[in-house]
Amino acid sequence: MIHCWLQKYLHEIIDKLYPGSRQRLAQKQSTFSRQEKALWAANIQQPKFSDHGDYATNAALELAAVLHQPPRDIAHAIAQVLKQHDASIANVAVAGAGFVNIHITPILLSKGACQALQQEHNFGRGPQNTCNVLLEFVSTNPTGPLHLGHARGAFVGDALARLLDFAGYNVSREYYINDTGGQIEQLARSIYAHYCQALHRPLPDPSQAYNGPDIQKLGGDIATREGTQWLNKESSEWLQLFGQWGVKHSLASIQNTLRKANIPFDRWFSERSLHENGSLQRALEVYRQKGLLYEAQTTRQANSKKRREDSKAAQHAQQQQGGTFLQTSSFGDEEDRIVLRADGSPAYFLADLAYHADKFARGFHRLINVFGADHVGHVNRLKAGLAAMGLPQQALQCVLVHMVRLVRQGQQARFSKREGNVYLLDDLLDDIGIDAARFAFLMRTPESPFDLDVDLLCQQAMDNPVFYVQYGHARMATLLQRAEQEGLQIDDLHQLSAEVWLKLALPEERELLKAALALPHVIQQAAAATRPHRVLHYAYGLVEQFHSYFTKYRSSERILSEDRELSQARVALVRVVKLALSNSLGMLGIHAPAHMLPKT
RNA sequence: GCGCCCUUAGCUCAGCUGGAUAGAGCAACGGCCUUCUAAGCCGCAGGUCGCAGGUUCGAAUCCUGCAGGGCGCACCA
Repeated sequence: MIHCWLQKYLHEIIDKLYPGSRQRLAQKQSTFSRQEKALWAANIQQPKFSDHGDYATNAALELAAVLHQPPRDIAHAIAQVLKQHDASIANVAVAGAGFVNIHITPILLSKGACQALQQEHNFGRGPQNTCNVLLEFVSTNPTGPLHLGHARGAFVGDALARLLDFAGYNVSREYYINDTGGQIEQLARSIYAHYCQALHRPLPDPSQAYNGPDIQKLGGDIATREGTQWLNKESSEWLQLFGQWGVKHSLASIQNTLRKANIPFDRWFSERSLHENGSLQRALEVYRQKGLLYEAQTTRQANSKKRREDSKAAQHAQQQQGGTFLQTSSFGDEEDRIVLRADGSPAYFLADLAYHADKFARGFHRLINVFGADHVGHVNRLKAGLAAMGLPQQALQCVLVHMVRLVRQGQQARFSKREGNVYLLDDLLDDIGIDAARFAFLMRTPESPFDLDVDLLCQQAMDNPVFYVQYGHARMATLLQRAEQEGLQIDDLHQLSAEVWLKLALPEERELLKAALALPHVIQQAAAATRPHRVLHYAYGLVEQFHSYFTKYRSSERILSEDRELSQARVALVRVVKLALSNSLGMLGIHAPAHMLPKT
């Protein structure tokens, strides 16, 4: 909030001193980054070294590019005006190549603290905007339970949803269920095979596609429930039904795991419903009217592309019969894509296009898909297909979460559904707990590779940094409890007078308060970059600062001391830090406990 | 062959969309509990930010090339 105020104030000064310069700077920058900004915004940072001020801006250095004046001259001009606000700004200095270093008054800090305390659990929340965001994530095929490979996308998507919501967006979470197509048919055949086996009538050529214990059990359950009525029947009679049972069963398991992981969804969107309600036909019609469809044996553009002989395209060449193609290559895709096969059945891609068109039709302004990195190839064609329909492709953002590679004792481990040795997400949650699991997946940037050592993960569960952060919170909570017992005020502290706040004279106290008050800025930055892990690193750093302060003064300048007024001020400080911490943890779906048992 | 991602301390990773002197955890070593939680703190040690150019006041960060690793380049989903 101090950030925000400083930035606004700085903009006023710049607009007054150099009218039009922010517009010109924005124009200059937008030619490099495609992002269009009406106005350039000043960068306010918190310097690493306290002699560089509480806050610093490089505005003069940037402005120099359009003003054609020495940066230090501009910096001095800005500093001159900044200084005049002496109620909030204690000192301003020009340093280095043209940095403006700003020292703020304790009064401004205490005002910020009071505001934070008043906002309580809304402290850090961004102003509500009108942008409707649809966040699609997980969306794994309903052919089995969630395993470790799915965990990263699930936690990243969930944290992203929480982050954007907190930052002020209208977020809807959606799971796209691929409940039709070849994989579901294979699932149905697998279940049927297990069903027959349960009735001691094994098939001569059973489908081995899905062989997990859950599918075997389902086949057995169906045998018990339905008896022999589906034996020796044509597949046309049971195929769809067994597929639906399979989807229903798998989906229930997936939903159960997600609920356990505290990952809620607003809507479970069925792909089949798109097929049934004519959405695919409507999408096709749009393309037809635009003249973007053609019939062919193979894609027109593929010849220019060299493919490896062992590529999957080559492997499956025989299954490719031609059909109706969409000219996605005119919209940035590397080749045209088939939308209807020779037999008239729709390709998966068409359903996906219809699905995304439906998202826009429902009034969402911004679409975010959390994909596994194995879907890279999907992004371009999807965007091209949407552009072909006349939809704003730039409104679609695909967050590519890098695959998790499972490692055991330094060697890549094979976990396959088929061999039944899958590490289920459900089991992970039981083994190490939700918070430790979340922390493990949210600590790093989504696009960095992740080799997950399963044994190490469980072994180190007790050393998980999540406990460090939670311990910090518990320390603050019990401290406040103790303060209350000693008759100090721990609620309604936003009414605390400025004189009491001014008692906080230690440099660490000032830094701690500043760090806590940075939460709104951290949220905005993390949301703008769609990187939830930054909030987590912020929380970690905040706790680190608190532990350090707490320990350093535990024998000299205790938080609870004879000096009532000073104690009250320190309690208020702890209250603000705890608030910033619990709000950032809550925003990541991590518990902020009031107590923690000592480690044994 | 083409596209996307990654390469920072012995290991696992941050680095606030170009800022000032490179940051944590783990591992190693040394210290701190009669007093608000030692799942904590302090100190010490550890670096050619993969390599080479370029852009500018300024590069771990941006652009080009190269090397290594991951994912992908089917009408599967």
